[in-house]
Amino acid sequence: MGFMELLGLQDFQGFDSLLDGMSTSTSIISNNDNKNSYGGFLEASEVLNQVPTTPNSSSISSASIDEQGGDNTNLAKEEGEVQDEDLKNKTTTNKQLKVKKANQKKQREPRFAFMTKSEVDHLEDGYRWRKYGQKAVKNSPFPRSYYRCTAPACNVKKRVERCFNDPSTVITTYEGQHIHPSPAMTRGASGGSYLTGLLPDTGFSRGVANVPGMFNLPLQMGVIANSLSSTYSSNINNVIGSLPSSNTNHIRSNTLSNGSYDQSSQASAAILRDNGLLQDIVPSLMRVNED
DNA sequence: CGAATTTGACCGGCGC
DNA sequence: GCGCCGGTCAAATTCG
Repeated sequence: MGFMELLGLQDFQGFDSLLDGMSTSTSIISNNDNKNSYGGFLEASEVLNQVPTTPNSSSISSASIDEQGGDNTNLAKEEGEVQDEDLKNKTTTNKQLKVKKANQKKQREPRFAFMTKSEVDHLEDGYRWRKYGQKAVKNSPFPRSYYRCTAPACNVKKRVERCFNDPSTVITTYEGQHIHPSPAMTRGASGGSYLTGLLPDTGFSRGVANVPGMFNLPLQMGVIANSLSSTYSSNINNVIGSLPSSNTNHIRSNTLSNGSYDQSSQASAAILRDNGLLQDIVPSLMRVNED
């Protein structure tokens, strides 16, 4: 809990539920090669996490980037235009517009998915979301919920569903990029310190790992691909596989071959001591000794 | 009473 | 062409 306490982040309403009971060292690995990256920032990132199990708390277990669907060979060039088109459809609510849209190849925003140990489906992340749909997921007893950012003109979406083979795990998929600061950050400047306010352009949020819609979660993450659904598992594999060898040495996984994941804090500490990745994303002034 | 959620209908993409 | 499926819409309902 070291650097979070230093920053007073325990006051951050948005992340309270996320951080409670967690140790908070974080690592994000980014790819230096920016070509074809999302918005010119993010090629791929891996966030490592060690997961304590605390009732009523949540913690991120793994993350993956789904860039245009992985094996999708679409063009993926003009994100802005896509958003405008979606907005038009939304505001006019004219179904004939959709017919018009049929000519254009539908383009997907890059996605970022991560898994979270949580008892609640919808995790606070500092932004405000409006639920606009819910669908049953095939081969899963748990539904998938669809959320959209409530900020005007912001087209970020996210999907939330429970992992069917690990009901305690929530899979959250963000799609798009916020065009506005976090509401949490704008109203929390004086009291507690909101994470998104502290790390607006540190590279954590934009330069190093501009995770679409993910807003600088300073959380420990780890890959637990064995417990992922096949879809997300393959996504993670794609991400890791796409990293150039110069970056693969930054990847640390606490995945265990037997399908469970290591939840000992020792493993987390070992990871941090081992690779010191925290310094890659958190300015030195924000870091304190974990001890 | 406005905002948020629920939920069935609808749409487009895709495989057969 | 048809059916399945993921995703979205929007009216109805609930919530604060």
